[in-house]
Amino acid sequence: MVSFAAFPADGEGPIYLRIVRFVRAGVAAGTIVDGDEMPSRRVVSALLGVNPNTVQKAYRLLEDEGLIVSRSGAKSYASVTPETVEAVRRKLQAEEVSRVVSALRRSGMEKAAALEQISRLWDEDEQEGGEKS
Amino acid sequence: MVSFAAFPADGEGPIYLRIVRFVRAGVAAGTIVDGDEMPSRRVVSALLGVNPNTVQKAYRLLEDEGLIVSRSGAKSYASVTPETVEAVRRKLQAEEVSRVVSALRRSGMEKAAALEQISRLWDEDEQEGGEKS
DNA sequence: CCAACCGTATTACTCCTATAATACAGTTAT
DNA sequence: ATAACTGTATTATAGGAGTAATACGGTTGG
Repeated sequence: MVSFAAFPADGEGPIYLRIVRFVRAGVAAGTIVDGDEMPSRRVVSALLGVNPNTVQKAYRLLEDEGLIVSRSGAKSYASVTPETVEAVRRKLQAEEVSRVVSALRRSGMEKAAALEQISRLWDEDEQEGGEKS
Repeated sequence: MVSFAAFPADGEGPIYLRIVRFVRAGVAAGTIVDGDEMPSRRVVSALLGVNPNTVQKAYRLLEDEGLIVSRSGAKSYASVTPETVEAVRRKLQAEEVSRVVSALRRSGMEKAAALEQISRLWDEDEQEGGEKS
């Protein structure tokens, strides 16, 4: 049975996305293996103090990713194959990139300029100053 | 007089951010120079077919960046000094891009893969909410 | 069978963002 | 001085995102 006991009390972003990330991390770390029984939507919702539909939203996304399988009326199970693990790894990276892209666009940067600067700064490691203006 | 004639009819994101980007691009490209008279909020709003307050929101951000100066009741002018240009450049490039590069490298991505994903995700920018159905 | 679970669908509420409507106040040229 | 502009503040509206309330129908074990 997949456990949500280690679900972080605080976190960034909407709850349903935090649930998605939590399960993804478990799959990537190997703590969730193929065939593991997922706790029901209602159980997780009670544990997290949210509505079952919020958990359902997360489970739906996880099912879209192929990480869990659900049959109406029955329990849900993890579906962890080499393919899904690789998909999760790619998804985690894609999420990182997505955050980065959003930050860049929010700052008003042009696409071409962003790509150019990233390409130029990629190999320079001592670039991270961290001062503000 | 700064011209909005070349303002792109279509674009992504909210209008007020598109205005901000448009002016920033003009400053970076040198088509907007120091002391240039900015068209009034109402003129720009009529040109773009939006409310004056939408333009005001953009102008406020530009003023926060030091790119324009406004006096209540009087016209607004561009303030393009080496300092403001440098400030924009630092903000848009050094700050964000270096964060991007370090974040992506920390996630173990290859340079080529990162550039490719950024390029592909640039126009989508959806968090991760909904593909499929 | 049937009670107690399960997943799912529909609808509504709340909050936030982008934009608009309106009103107010300052500058400037005549 | 005053008309015609200017910037600014306040409030309202529309839409979307996240979450909740509720109800419905399927599965399963005793």
